[in-house]
Amino acid sequence: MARKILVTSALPYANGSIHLGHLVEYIQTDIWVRFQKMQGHTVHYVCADDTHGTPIMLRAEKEGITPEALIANVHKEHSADFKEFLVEFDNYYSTNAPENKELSQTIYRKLKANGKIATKTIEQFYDPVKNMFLPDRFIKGECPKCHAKDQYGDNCEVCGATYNPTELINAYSAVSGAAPVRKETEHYFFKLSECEAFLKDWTRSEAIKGKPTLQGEAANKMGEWFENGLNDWDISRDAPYFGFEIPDAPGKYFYVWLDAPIGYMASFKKLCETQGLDFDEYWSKDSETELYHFIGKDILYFHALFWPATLEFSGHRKPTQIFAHGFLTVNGEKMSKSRGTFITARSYLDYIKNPEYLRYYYAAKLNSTMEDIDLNLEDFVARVNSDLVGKYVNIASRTANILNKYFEGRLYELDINTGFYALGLVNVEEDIKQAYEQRDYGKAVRLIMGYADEINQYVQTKQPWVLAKDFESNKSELHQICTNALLGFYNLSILIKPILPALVENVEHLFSTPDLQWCDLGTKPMTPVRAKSIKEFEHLMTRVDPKLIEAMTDANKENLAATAQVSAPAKTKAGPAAILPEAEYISIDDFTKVDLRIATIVNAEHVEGAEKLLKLTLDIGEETDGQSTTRQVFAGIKSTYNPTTLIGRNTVMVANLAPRKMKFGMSEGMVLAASDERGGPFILTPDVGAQAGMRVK
RNA sequence: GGUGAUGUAGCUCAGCUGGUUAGAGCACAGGAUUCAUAAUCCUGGGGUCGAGGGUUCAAGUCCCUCUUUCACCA
Repeated sequence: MARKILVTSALPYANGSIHLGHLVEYIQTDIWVRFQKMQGHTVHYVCADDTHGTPIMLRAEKEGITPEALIANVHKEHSADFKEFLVEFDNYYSTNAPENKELSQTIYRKLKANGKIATKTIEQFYDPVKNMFLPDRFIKGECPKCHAKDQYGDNCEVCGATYNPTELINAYSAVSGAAPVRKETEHYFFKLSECEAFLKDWTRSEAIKGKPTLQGEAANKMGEWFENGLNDWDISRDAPYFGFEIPDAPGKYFYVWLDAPIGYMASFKKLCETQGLDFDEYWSKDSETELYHFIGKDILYFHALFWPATLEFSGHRKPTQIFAHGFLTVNGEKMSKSRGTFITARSYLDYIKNPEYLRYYYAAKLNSTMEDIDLNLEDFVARVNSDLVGKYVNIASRTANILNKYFEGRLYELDINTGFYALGLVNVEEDIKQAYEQRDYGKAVRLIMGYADEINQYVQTKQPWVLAKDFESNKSELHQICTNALLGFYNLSILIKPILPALVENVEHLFSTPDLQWCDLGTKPMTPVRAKSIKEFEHLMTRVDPKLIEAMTDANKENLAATAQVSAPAKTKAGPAAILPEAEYISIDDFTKVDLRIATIVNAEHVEGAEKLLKLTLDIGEETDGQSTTRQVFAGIKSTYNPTTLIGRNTVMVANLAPRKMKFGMSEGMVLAASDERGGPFILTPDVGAQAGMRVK
């Protein structure tokens, strides 16, 4: 029976580029959607940019554009990235859309009518210069435990301590540098504490028998939250805030996390308008359709508590299931800008080009749990090259030419009762289907590749190249063998189509069988085979060159300076950095002449009469007669930095630059900073752990 | 600190409700083959299944303690 299914992926924040970590989820979801569509079900896959909140507002301001312009740019960039990775949304929308505003306000009114909204006066940090309330992450200061400078308001990146922003020493606003003051304000709350009974039940429920709403691990996780007791959820923010105003509450806006999941509905609503679908059929309380949210485990809290409660008490249906996945690590470690493993979607496309390598690799690693998955770059190359090129594509490559050469590409007319070419697939087809359905793509891939092995063994034992030597007497047998192998390849292509849609489109072209569906699998007797002949064989996939991987990670290391700053404008295109002609290479010895050191900025101040300069006092761990000494450096970074925000930061300086007398005094070195027409200068920040005086090499 | 997860061959991972000498792919070694953009096939080496204790006729699989890595919470 055909199912009606609505699927979502989490909304990416419109404040940055899509990277390989994001793509785990979109690829995971896209494979599932394509699989379901191939089964003949009605599936709608929607998503959107998450566009509201303080970070977007501030970034737009910094770039001198409106938030609307910023999110329009990002929307364009995100859409292009997804499209090239073959992530096929039925609608990719924005949370800053009229449908979302209306839905958010309607839902809010219903929650209010149901007595689920309360107001409470709370005290928050306020930036007196900027005249705005500050989220915790925009307050920085000295860690109360280890006294590391420039730590965020919630925890210390150096010693790992957690605390409240009130505990920071010398707190300052990351926006203006001013000392924040505490100020009272009235906030709106969603009374989540009253939803406990409902949620306890819901998180352990099964909307469809055998399909638990949450994965076991996720339900356990939620159990922890219940033990601590649920707090009411603060859903308002004060102006200025980029978002939707709360009805009948001037100057109050919905917190971004209130309208973000409603963005799923809004995106679908837009789709309904363009395709004439019935919105209520999918969202009304008694809906019989299925609703699935794919998310990362980090936002389980929002999707398994706030979101179902919001839906329940505003008179809507709840999700059928929530699928949380783990994080991506690269080479076993967190993605790291300094190791060059913080790779954007665009950068991957620029260097590796073929998105299906990554789709395949992710599929091979994914299962239905929340475990993290690792992108091991060496393994990536080996896996793609041997599985896809060596095994799968090779089957067509080794038999298609024979069929073309001796039989003008016509496939032998097999007895459809035998389904001979299906070999052992008959036994595992159902398992493969189940594996896809349950998001255990790793298992699906193992089974599919097992079938590919079987076909290669078949060709090996039948030795068609030997038969071809005496073509006239072996004609029929040769024809059958090649046909069996090619139809096996055809079956493989159907099985792997959700993962490799573009490659399989070429296979469809090869066999002149467009739009292959699951039911085209020739595993059952009497299945009519649509494939009758093949066209001229063209190579379907080339191998990944490991050098490209290296070039990509190197390039991402080089971009470090430009991307590390939050305020750096989005790169329009992360093209490879221009490579110098060989004659201009420098030797390692040339490089080591430059003595680069980690320097702690112990003081920074304006210079009277200087337009661009700041006077920095730098500690690079030098001592004279047991007394530690510092360096004085004049740096032309006044345009981007407020001196007070620099104090305590670590950066990188050239320690052996000849001292130079300047109008304002001696400059005893130089700090490194990056800039071009896109902005800057931005000084460098070493990774956590680097200490003043360490040599950079 | 608390909680949840995780630790299986060099690498990436399978191992269902405990049951014969622990598996796959890649990598490595030897052989076969030459249709295929060196792909394919066969054979082989390689693991005290994180450590220690316990339950059991029997534990990678259950229980306890410790430990690795990751995440979440306070």
